[in-house]
Amino acid sequence: MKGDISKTYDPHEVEGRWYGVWEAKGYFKADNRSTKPPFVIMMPPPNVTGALHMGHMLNTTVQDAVIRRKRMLGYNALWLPGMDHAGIATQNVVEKEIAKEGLTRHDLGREKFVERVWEWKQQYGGMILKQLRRIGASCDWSRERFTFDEGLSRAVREVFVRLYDEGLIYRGKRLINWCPRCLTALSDLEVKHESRESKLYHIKYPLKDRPGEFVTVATTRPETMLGDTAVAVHPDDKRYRDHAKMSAILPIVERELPFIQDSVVDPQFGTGVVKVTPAHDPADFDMGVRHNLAQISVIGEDARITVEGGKFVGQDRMEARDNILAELTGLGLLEKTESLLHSVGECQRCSTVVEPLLSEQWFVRMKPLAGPAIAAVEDGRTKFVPSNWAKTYFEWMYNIRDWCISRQLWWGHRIPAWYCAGCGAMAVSRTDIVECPQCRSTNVRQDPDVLDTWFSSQLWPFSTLGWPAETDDLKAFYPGNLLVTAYDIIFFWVARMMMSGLKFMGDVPFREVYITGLIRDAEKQKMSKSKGNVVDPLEICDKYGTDAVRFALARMGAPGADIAVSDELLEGYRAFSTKIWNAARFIFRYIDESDRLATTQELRRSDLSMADRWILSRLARAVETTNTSLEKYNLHEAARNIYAFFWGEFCDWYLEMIKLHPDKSKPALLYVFETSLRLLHPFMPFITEELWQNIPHRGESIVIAAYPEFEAESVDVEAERQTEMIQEIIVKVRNIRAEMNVGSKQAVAVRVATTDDATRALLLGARDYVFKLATVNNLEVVPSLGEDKLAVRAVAAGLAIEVPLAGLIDTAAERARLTKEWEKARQEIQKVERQLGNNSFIERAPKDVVEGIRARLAEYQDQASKLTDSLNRL
RNA sequence: GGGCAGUUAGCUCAAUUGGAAGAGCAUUCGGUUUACACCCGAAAGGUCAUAGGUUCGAGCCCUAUACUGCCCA
Repeated sequence: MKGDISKTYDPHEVEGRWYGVWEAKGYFKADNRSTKPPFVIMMPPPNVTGALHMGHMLNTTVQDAVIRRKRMLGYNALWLPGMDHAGIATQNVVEKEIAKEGLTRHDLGREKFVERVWEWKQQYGGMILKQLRRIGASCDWSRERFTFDEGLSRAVREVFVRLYDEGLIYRGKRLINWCPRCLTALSDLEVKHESRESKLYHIKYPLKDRPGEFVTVATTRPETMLGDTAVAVHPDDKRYRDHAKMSAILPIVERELPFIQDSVVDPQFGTGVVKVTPAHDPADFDMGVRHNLAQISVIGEDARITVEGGKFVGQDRMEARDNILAELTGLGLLEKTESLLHSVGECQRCSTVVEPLLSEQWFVRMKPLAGPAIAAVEDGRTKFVPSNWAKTYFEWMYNIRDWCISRQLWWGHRIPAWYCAGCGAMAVSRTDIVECPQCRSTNVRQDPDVLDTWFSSQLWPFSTLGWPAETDDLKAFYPGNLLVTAYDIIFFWVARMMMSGLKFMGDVPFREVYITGLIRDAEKQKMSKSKGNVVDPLEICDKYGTDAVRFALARMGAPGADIAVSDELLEGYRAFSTKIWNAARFIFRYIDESDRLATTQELRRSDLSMADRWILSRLARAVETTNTSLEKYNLHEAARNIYAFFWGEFCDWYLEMIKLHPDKSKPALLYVFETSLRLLHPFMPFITEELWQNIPHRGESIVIAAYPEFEAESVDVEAERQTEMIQEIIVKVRNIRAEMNVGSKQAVAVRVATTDDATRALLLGARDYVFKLATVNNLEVVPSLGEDKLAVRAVAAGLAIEVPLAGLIDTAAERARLTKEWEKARQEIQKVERQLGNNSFIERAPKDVVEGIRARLAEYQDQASKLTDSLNRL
């Protein structure tokens, strides 16, 4: 590669080369017998149907950066990958697939259909895992799991049976969310509430025994009136005190509806009278239970009116609504219709309006499980990063409701319950039941329903390690350290893992939960297929290079912060990879086969230049801040620090300085570059490996090289002070040149005033740097500046300097320039003097702060007086 | 209705424990300097949303308000 003279980094060729090597070498494999401390991340299993999107890319970048660093630090690092069988999503995909052949799943039958899903999974599923390799994810593929694997399925049954035996799982007829399109029950979480413009209908219900009198109820769902079994008012509502013993007559149906009093009724809403439909509204259901009302289901699973709905039977719920409204109008009972912004429940998967339906389903009693999970976050056994997400978690956990876990699907873990046709007994079992345990009848039938996909994914942190068997993996890798996920599945997944981990493993599943933000487009819009603003991560990796995309995401992704992805952003980090590449090209000019990498000790003992000592010191600090930032999962801060160090200090200053003495600085140059690559590797795995392999290094891969750690002895305050002084002078001279329009090739002379011998020696010793970097051909150090009226003056690093520019000085412009600088200094002086004039500041502020301010005052006063001198001389 | 976040340069975002407001992009000026024009050098650009409060000192802490986004009901 050293022969490669391409000026820009070509990621394609490099990225294709390394992943296979790393995987073949087994670098990503964790060892369950290792004595090294473990560091474990369980990958949130993507859907088997999924393709990589930007959210995955962000998530993967974070996890990979963390795990790669831990691996390099010597941890027994495990990042366990896998996939989720994704019940509804996968079933939908395969149903669409067979629809092309003109078939429905019912044509195939359950067994054949499930076979087709498995076939589909083998052929197309898991594309995403290949894509994860493509972006460098260093997972342990030998431990890849699928929520529908045999082992994980065993865990599901074990959990189901144990919870059932403890009475924490029960079967019951409750009001559940039903998707009439997916034809399955949904949990509360799977219902999205969307605000919609809808209508509020005011309907008059005649009063029984009071001909000609009515109460008016308001509803957004008139079709449910067919199932009304009461009308309700607030107990304190004086308007309806007399109605307590009355009833109303349900129009059309002519059912008698008793008045009930219940404090959930809002007297401010409508007329203060509401219709009560226990079988079709959650609040009404609760009211119905409190007041012993009949539950009449008038809408069925197909969203059509049932026989209970009388003459409307068979009509779709929307069609029935229109017909009922027409009939009410005809009867003169539709008082008015108003517009209303109203929240409507939709199926998360297909956006069909969800129907609250009375149905026999399986539920998990959550309260007893939530308690320990709340406590674990309260006492810090698990921490959220950033911590404010704990509040969201608590909020949900305190108000947790029972979880409907049965789904009327075919793709999923079948509920391990069997019903006996003989004696009607029901049995729940770890193993399949072929004979009724009660009556020995063999006429038993397994519950046709499957479990909510999240029921299996909540077990992920331990089911993947072999639980319920007591495996070596389980002993070595539970509990995990970190979970990285977006905030939209805190309830769905994080909370449930907490509960099941504590319940079945007796410990939290992870110590920390890092919550990422969401990826947005350049206009900060959420990406969605319908908006058409989705960017494909692999496409942008092709365009900008995977390392650049990863670095951009790390750089912008503060914990919890959303990231707007734009071309400008990515271009910036592509430029960074190119910068690294070109720094390497520069280095390649000076190295040959005989070069080797110096150890830190060798380097310290060798004859280092000022620039060398400076960059080694700056490197040490960059290493320190990178590590402390990464320990806090502040990837954005770490990335920023590395970027600033590498580009702003290493490239812009160090490489330019050592062009004066490349051979002398070669050991330090190689050392700093090699360390920088290791520092960068967790963010940019491909380019760092490629370059590292081509410079002197120790070890066979950067993947398993040591991560740089802070060494206080490398900090050289004196070298930093000296170098920064020279740099300030260089910047000031460049500044003067630019302001005075001195041509870039025209060298100038510089005089610096100092009476300090050490400073004088430093300036003269380092003058070649000034010559080279500021295009200077003569540097004089004098006790004080003379009376050269044809020189431009300035203050740099506390020193008065001047650049003689005979014939180039515009006196007026020069006076303006100096006055502006003087004005700046004067303002600072005033500000600081005001502060120092405040007695309570002197008394109460820490001494070092006061001292710092005093020093600053002196500095500015000195600068101002030097500038005044210069002005007077003009 | 309840809760959470955000509001800092033209744009996108930083700012550790309360102690001199920073970067990238864009802009202006100058540069084909032998690693790099995906570059180099220089400059300009800020009422830290608003109003109070705490403090010697507030972008940061407290209270209220406005706007934006999200979550829950």
